[in-house]
Amino acid sequence: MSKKTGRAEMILREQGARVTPQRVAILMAVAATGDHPDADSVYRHVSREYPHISRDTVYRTLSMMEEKKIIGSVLFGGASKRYDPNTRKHHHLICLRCRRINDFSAKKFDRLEVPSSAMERFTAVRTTVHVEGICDECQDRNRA
Amino acid sequence: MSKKTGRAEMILREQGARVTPQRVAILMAVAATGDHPDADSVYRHVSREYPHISRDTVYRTLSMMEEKKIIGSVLFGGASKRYDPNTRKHHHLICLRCRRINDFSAKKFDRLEVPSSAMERFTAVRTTVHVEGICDECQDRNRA
DNA sequence: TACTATATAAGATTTATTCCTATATGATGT
DNA sequence: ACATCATATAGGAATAAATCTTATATAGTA
Repeated sequence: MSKKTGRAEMILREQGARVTPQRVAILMAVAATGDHPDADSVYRHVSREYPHISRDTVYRTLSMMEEKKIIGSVLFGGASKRYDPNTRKHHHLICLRCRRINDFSAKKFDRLEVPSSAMERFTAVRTTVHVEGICDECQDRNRA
Repeated sequence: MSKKTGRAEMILREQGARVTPQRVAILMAVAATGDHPDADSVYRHVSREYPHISRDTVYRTLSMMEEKKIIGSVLFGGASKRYDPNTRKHHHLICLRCRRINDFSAKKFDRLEVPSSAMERFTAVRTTVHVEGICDECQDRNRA
């Protein structure tokens, strides 16, 4: 057991998740990219070590790790894109399981000033606050 | 020309977009839902009036209207989901065309307090600021 | 009214994700 | 160490979402 796999195991255990070699490899693969990999790129990376791993395992594991905050995500994919007729300033509460979206308003969020260094070479269309998590209905559904 | 189609036409013209009956119908369909419809639901709605409209037209038109800020979106879909190994507090700059994601940090965004009324019945996994727009590379690519 | 760049329809194709079912395995108690 | 069993996995099929291709049509403009 290398230092790195040991650390991955620890993280999984801390979150009450079973430790499997696949999960350890997936977690290390995500961490290995300094970027924002998609599931397939994680799959290809892990495949080198586990040629028989299935895509389903990768997808399931990534979702699980996201919900346990072991990793993050950027909310692309996973469902059809959702449009929004509301052009007034507002923000979103998003359930990661059922994808329900609730709007909320908060004046103090309406003029967030992004550091100008970040905005070089970029034309913003909008700046919003995303609260991502699990709605109570989904939480309850799992308990049942 | 009803009042509503007139308003939709005006909005399109203001943004320098050609006015076609399909675009007017799509814009009205999005506005008609008080919700966050996906492209297929817009397609089904518009199909009632234009039984021969193609999905491609709906997808193209929605993206166009999003870039011109005629409507918004919630960044689901449109590509594969992207994961993020960085578990420190940070925020994202996202290109709506090429999906490149850049991280940025800003202390003042790290403790945003969402109004508690919005957070009833919801367990947040994370709260972040999204800056969505078009990166310069994509902007330039189009000019060429 | 004619022209031309742009938009559209139709359907095929590609890409992303999830589902299904049989098998395997990690964690737990003995 | 061993049996148990809830949970995880592989493999591949199925579904869903988005995009591409090509021929045709049309909005804006001269």
